[in-house]
Formats: sequence, C-alpha cells, structure tokens
Amino acid sequence: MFEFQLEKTDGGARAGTLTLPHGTVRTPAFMPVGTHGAVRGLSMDEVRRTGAQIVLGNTYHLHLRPGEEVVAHLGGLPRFTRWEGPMLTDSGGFQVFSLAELRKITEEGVTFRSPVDGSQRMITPERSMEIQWALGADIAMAFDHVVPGQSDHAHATEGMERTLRWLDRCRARHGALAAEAPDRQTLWPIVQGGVHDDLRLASLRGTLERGPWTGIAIGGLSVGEPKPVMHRVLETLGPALPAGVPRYLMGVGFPEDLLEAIARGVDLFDCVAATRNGRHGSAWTAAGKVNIRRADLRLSDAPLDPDCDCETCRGYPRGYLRHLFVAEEMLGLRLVSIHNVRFLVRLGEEARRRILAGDYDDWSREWLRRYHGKDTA
RNA sequence: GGUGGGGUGGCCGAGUGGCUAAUGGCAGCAGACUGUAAAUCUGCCGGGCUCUGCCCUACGUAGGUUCGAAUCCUACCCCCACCA
Repeated sequence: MFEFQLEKTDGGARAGTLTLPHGTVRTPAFMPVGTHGAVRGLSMDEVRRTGAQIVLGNTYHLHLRPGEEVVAHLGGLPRFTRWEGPMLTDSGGFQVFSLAELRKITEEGVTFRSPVDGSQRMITPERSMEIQWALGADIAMAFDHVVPGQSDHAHATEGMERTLRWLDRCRARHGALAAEAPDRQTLWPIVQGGVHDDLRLASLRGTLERGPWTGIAIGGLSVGEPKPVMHRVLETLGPALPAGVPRYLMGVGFPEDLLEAIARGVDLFDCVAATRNGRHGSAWTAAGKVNIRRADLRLSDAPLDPDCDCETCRGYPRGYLRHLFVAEEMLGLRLVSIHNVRFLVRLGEEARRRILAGDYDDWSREWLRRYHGKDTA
C-alpha cells in the first residue's frame, strides 16, 4: 500500500505509478476537486469518463455538512460518493487562508465561523486528522497554515514554522488512529514557506526530518505570487525532494501551470479552475481559452476543442453550448466543466506519454506555443 | 363625444426647473476566475472625435415661458381606464 514507483524521468519531468488502497494513479495526474464529495455539477460516472484517477474531497466542508459521522456511517467517502476509487482529502488548511475574515489562528488551532450557519467551529491538527480518518480517503493531508503570496519573510516564517509544529501533532494523532488499520489511509505533509527560497528549503528539511512520507505536498503557491516565482520555488525544491516520493502541487492549476510544474518534477495536481471556469463558461482548448458565451460563436458548428475526445466535444457544437449558457440551462455548465476536467486529465496523460517517450520538453514547448497563439476556430 | 391617467434611451421603469446623456432592472457586449463562502464577480452599454476632455443628437410632435426645461404653459398626435 501507498507505494510510488518512479518509472521514468525526462529532464526534470517524472512518470510514475502511485498505488493506493482504492486503486492506482499513473502520474503526472490531475485530480478534480470534489469539495462536498461531488465534483461540482458532474456525476461520478461523468468524472470517471473524464479519465480522472483520483478525486479530492474537503475536510472542512464535509465536516460542516453532512458531518464526518454521516460519511463514516454510509461507508466512508469513496463508498458514500460512489466514486469507489482513490481519494484524497484536503485538511482544511486552505480555508485558514481563503476564509481569512471568518477565522482566528492560535497555536492550538483555528477557530472558524461557519459560512453555513455562522456557528463557531474549531479545527486543530488533531481534529483534522480525526475528521479525515472518519472520511476515509486514501490520503489525508496535514493541517497547515497557508499565508498569502505576498507575505514577507517574517509572516512566511511564522506560517512555515507553525505548519511544522502542527505536522508533529498531525503525525502523532494520525499514527494513533492508523495503528489498528495501517493500510487504510496515509498522511502527507505540506511544505510551506511562501515565496522565500530559504524558508521553502527549511520547511522541506523540517518535513523530511519528520518522515519518512509516502508523498509530499507543496502548498501555498498560486496564491497571488507571479508565475516566475512559483517556477523558481519549484526549481529550488526539486533537487532537495526525495526522488522516490510523489510530489503534489496543491491548488494548481491552469494548463500552462501543469506543464511548467511537470517539467520541474511535480507528479500530482488539483485545482478548482476546471469546474469553476466551466460553470462560468470559460473553456480551455489546444488553441487557448475560449469564452463560450462569445457572440461570434452563435452559429458555430465546430466542437469546443477539435482535438478533444470528451463527451462534450464529441457531442455538441459551440453554437449549442453558447445557447445553453445564454439561456442559463445548467446542462451548459456541466458540459463545459466535463470538458475542462477532461482537458487537464488528458494533459496529464499526454505528458506522461511524452515523458515515457523521452520528448517531454519539445512537446510541451510546442504545446505552449500553440496554446498561447490566437484561437482561430 | 366627455372625464381622468399616461407617452423617458433596445425593453421595463425612476426622475417633476439647473448637480441629467438622464437612478435602477432586464437584454446586449467584453473580461476575470488556481488545495471552491463563486451556476460568481467586474467593466462597457445614444452617436462621433484630435477621447483624463470635447462636440452632436435625445425624454410623443410643434411652439412658448425662463439665464436655464424630460420637468412649467399652449396646441396637436397617440395609448389606457371609466362614462355616454
């Protein structure tokens, strides 16, 4: 259980296989985000048909409703959702960052006001582990402290050091929970440190000292910092990361971010953009972004992306998709979400093929050139 | 025929002497979104230009009052309601 086999490297890029209790994941791979135990708008059958291998769920949201006890009662997250495959739960750490106005951080943990009913809730590293254990995903994430991308050295240090102290507590609690069922769920730590290379390396060092780990996440990127900074941080961490452990870049990303991060050694991704942008009518295509509501698509009989094999692109022309958005039919939101998820999944699949073939760099350079050109369809 | 109410930008609808090219909403146009408080949010939305400003044209039509009118007066046209 929880094995990672590194099959091939091509420059910095890696292809591997991650074995988990509920199945295997061929990397590089994109994980669709299913915050409430559902990838917004899609059925799990539709998610499966996108080729997704693993789905993310959220501790904080599922704790608020329906409550981890309900999920546990109904068989745990993979069973509850009828996904039945590999899953990962985020720890609630990101909500420390994104719900900044509704929370208070202390060393003990984070006090939140629930956006659901306004009630006060406290999540500690221990609580996060207990909730995630009850949810029953294959991978639990450490409860971390994310700071904004523009945080100065002092603030980034504070978040990074707290994340390490919390990691000790996560590991202790998770270890205790897993004592009787060690093959049920693994815990992955999260490297923090903002945009400061020295802090990133210190965070990684502290994390590795607390190991060994079956996977390591890089958090706190794509939170407002410029892209070159994210690339630099990945390049700083790359050589220091253990080769035999999968690397998960949290919250990333857009197609170009996936390719850039894969080139720098990242194996796993998740991002809400595929589904959120899908609901908002913004689709990724090989020739760049397309706003499906655009007036000039009214009479278009072309598929959203001629290169795509998803059910949306095989089944519906742009003119119809545009109509669905203009008419506010929810089918439109779903179809573009399906496409976007498939688009990122396929990007992972293609990247993997190119890494195994040894021509990742050439391929990704050409891919990006085309993506950043103008959409001509 | 009489009485009353009303005619505002693509539509609905505020505004009843200057701060009004005219509040809002809808429709339309464009954009944003990165470990989901998001089927959300933002900008534009009479025309033109040498575009941080300027010039046209506009509140049913035609006149008038006034320094100044979508707003007041007169006539006419049209719509609605009720009465004959």
